[in-house]
Amino acid sequence: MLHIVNIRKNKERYISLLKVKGFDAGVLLDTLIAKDDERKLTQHKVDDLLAKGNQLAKEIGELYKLGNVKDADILKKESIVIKEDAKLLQTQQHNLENEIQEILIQIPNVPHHSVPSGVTDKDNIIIKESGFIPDLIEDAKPHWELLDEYKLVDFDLGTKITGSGFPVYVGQGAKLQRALINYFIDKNLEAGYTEYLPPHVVNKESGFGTGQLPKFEDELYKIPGDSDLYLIPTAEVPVTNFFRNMIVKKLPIKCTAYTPCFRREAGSYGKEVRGLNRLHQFDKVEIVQIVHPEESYQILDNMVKHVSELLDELELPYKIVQLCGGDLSESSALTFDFEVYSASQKRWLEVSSVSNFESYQANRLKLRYKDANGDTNLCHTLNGSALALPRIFAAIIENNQILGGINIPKVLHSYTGFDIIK
RNA sequence: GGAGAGAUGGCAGAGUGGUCGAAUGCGGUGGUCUUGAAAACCAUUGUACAGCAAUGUACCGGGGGUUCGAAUCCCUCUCUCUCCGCCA
Repeated sequence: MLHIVNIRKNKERYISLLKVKGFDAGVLLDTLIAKDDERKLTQHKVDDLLAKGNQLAKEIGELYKLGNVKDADILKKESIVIKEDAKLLQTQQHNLENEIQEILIQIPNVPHHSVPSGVTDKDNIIIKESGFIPDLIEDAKPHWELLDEYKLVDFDLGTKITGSGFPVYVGQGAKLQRALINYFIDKNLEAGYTEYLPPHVVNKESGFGTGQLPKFEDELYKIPGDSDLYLIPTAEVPVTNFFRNMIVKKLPIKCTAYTPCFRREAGSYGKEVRGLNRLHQFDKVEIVQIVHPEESYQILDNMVKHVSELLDELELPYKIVQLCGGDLSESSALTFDFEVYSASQKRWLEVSSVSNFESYQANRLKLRYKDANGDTNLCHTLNGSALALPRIFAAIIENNQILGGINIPKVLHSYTGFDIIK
C-alpha cells in the first residue's frame, strides 16, 4: 500500500512508473488526493467541534462543583447540539477514510526505475547465466518417471489421501527432501539469518499485511469456520507479520524459516503441472529482511548473491532474470527470479524469487523505525526463496541421472547420508 | 469443554465518572559532578492525523453504547492467567 503523503509528493512520477506495470493510475490518484483534501477539511471541522465540546464539559464540571446547576444545564444543552454535529461529521470522516483505504489497496507498488516495461515473462531480462547444462545419458527420463522408478515420490498415495498436487515423499526421496531443507537453513544461518519455525496458518490481518488479502484471497486455502484463518502460501506471510505494528530498534532484521506452502493454483494444467513442477503443497525455505530504506537495494543484491551461491554449490545450471513490469507482483518494486535448468524436461524452472517491496508492505504492516532525528519512518521489507524445494529436487534428479542411479550433489552428502540413489 | 480473574505508556504498576495522555518505580536519552567510569542529582522520554508553528484532536486490548464529561459504568469480541476435566 502506497503512502498518501508520498503519493501527493510524487504523483506524476508514480503515474509514469505504474504504467510500466500496465497500471493506469491517473484518475485514481486524482480521486485519492481530492478525497484526502476533503478528509482533512472534515477532520479540521470535527477537531474544532470536539475542542469546543471538551471545553464545555470542563466548564460544566466547574459549575457543578460550585453548585450552579442552572448554568450547567444551559451549557449541557449547548453541548448536546455540538455533540450531534460532531457525530455527523465523524461519520463522514470515517466514510472518507474507508474510501481512501479502498482506493489505496487497489494500487500496486510503484516499480523501481530500472524495471523494464513489458507484459509477460517473455519481456523479462536475463541478468546472468551460470553453470553447465549437462549431457544426459541416452534415454534420460523426466523426473516424474525417475521418481516412480526409484520410489522417491508417490503421487497416487497423495491423491488418495488428499488430492492431486499433494505428493508423498518416500524413502530416499523423503531423506533428500529433508536434507535439502537442512542444507538451506544451515546456509542461511551462516549468512546471519535467525531461524524461525512459524505456524502454517495465519489470520486475516497477517494476510493483509503482506498483501495477499483482500485482493488475492482466491489463491489461498481458507479454513472453514468463523475464525478467518488461512493456510500460508509462503513463510513470508507469518515471518514478515512478526513485525506488524512495531517500531523496531535495530536494523536490519534477518529471518529464515522453513515451512510448507499451500496454494490453490487454480487453472493450471498439462506439462506445467506434471510431476513436481507445480503443486498445491510444497516445501520452501524463505529468507526475509526488514531494513533501512537507504540500504534496501544493496541488501537485495546481497540476497541475490546468497541465493546464487546455493545454486552454485548444488551444481545446478541457472539463470537470473529481472522481471519486467507486467510480470512483477502487485507488492514488489523489483524482483529477480532464479530459474534452474531441468535437463530432461529441457525447461527452465523458477525456484526462487527475490524481491524488494520497499515500504509497500511496511505501510500495510505499520512497520517502522526511528531515524537519527527521532522521526518514525516506514522500513523496507525484502524476501526471497532460499530455496523452493520441489523444482530443485526435480532438476537434481534429472540432471544427475546416470545409468542405474542418480548422483547426489556433494554438498548434500553429509545431509543425506548417501551419495547415490539406486 | 466447565468455573473464575484479568488486559493501562519500553517494562513493572497506581488510578472506579470531572482538568488523566495518565501517579510512582525501573529502563532509555541529555546534562551536572568526575582524570574516566559508577553513584547521586537535574531535565527529558508514546503513537497517529491536521498545522509553518503555537497548538488542536484521537488513542489506557478491539468494536459499540450510556453521559455535558469515560482508563473508570454497560454490551460485545479477542487474548492472557488460575482451577477442574480431556489430551499429543
